Amino acid sequence: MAISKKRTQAERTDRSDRRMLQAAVKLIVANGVEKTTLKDVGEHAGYSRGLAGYRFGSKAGMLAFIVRTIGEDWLKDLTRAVEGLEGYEAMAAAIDEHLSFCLDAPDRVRAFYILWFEAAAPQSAVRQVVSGIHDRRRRDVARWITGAVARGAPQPAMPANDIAGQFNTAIVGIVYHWLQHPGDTEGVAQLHENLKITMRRLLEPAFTTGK
Amino acid sequence: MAISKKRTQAERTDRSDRRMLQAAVKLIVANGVEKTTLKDVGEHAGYSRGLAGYRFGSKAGMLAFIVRTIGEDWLKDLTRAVEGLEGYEAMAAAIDEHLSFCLDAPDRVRAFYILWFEAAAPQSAVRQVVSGIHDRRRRDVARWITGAVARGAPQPAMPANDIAGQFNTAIVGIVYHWLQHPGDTEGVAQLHENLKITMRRLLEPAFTTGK
DNA sequence: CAGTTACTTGTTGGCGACAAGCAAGTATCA
DNA sequence: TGATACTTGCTTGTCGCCAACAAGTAACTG
Repeated sequence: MAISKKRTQAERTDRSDRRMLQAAVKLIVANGVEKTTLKDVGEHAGYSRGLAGYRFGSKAGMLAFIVRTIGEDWLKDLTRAVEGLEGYEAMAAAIDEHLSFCLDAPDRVRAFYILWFEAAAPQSAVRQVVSGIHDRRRRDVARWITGAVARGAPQPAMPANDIAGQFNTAIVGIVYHWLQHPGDTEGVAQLHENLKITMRRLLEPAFTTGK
Repeated sequence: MAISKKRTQAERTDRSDRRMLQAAVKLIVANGVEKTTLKDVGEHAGYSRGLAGYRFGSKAGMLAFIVRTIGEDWLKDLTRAVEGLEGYEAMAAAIDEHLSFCLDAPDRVRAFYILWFEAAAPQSAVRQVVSGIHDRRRRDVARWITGAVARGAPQPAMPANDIAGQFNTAIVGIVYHWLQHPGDTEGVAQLHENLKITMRRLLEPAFTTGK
C-alpha cells in the first residue's frame, strides 16, 4: 500500500498473466480442465470474472497459453541440462532432468501434461503447440545419437530416428502413469531409471542379428 | 417396416445403446469429447435429445460406458490372441494384436483412446475404468515373463514387473502418437515393430553388468 | 388391465463468448 | 510541469447453448 501504486501497462499485464496462470494451474490440477471455468480463473487471480476470457480470447486460448509458457520453461531447463552432451549421456541427462522437472514443480508440470493429453482430442487448440514440442524433442534425441556415432560411438542396431521415437513414446507413457498415480514418486523414478537402461540397450550394436 | 414391429424391452435398450455408442464414437472422433453433446448423441442415434442423458445419467456416465464397452471387446481379442503363449512370444502377439486393433476399427479405437487420455485429468469418471484396464495389462505382461522364466527361459536383466511397466508405458506412448498423427499408419506400425525389438532386448539376460 | 420400463418434453442454473462501458496508464503540446 | 486526447487493461451486461433433472407419455409385460 505504501510503495509504488503506479505500474506500467506492461507490468500490469505481466502481473495478471502470471496470476492467472498460477490460478489456472491450481484449478486444473484440483478439478480438471472441464471444471475449470474462465470465471474461476479470473476471480482466483484476484480480478473480475471476465478477465481471463478477455485476455486469452477463449478458454482454448488460455489453455494454449499455459502449455506454451510452461513448455518454454521446460525447454530452457532441458537445453541447459544436456548442453555439450551426446549419445547416451545426453539421453540420460534428459531423463534425469525430466524427472526433476516433474518432481520439483509438480502442480505446474502436472497441469502442463494434463493439457498435453487433452491435446489428443481432435480440433484442439493446444494440439499445435504440443505437436511442436513433440517434434522438437524427437529431433533433439535423434541428433544426440547421430552426433555420438559421428564421433566414433558404435552404430546402434536401430536407426537413430526410430530410437528417438521409442524414447519419446516412452516418456509420454511414463508421464501418463504419473498423472494416474500422483503419489507414486517411487514408481515414476523407477520408470525413468529403467528407461535409461532400455535406451542403453537400444544403443548397443547388434552383436548377433539372428533369432 | 414389414417385419417384427414388436421388440422386447431388453432388445430396445440393446438397440438404443448400440446406436448411441456408434453415434458417440463418430461424434467424438470428428469433434472431440467437449463438443460432443448428449443432445447430438441422442439425435444422431435416431432418438430424442434427452435419451443419452437419461440412459447414462450424465455425460461422464456415457463416456465411462463407451470406454468400458470397447475395453471389454479389446480384452476378448487380446485374450484370444495370446492364448497359450508366454514370454516374448506372448508380448509380440499382444503388440501385433494391438496394431490390428487400432487399424481394423480406427474410429472405435480412436474414440476409446481419446477418452483414455481424457482420464488423465483428476476427478474423471472414466479414470476408474481406465485404471482397471491398465493394471490388468501390467499383470498380464508380468505373468507372461515369469511364466516363461519358470519354464526355463533365461532370467531377464530387469525384474518382470519393471519390464511390464516399460511395456505398458510404451504402448500408451505409441497410442498418443497415433492420435496425434491419424494418417501415419506406417509410423505407428514401425513403433509397434520397434517395441518388439526393444522388448526382446530387455528380455535378454545381462551378459555384463558393468558399465 | 395394472405395473413396469423405455423414451420424450419442459425447465433451470451455469458456462463460454462477445459487446459495451469504465478506469488506469501514455503521448503530445503548452 | 501539467492539461488534454488517446490507448490499453479490465469489468459488467447479455445471449445462446449445454448438462441435469423432473414430469409426462408411449411401449412392453405379467
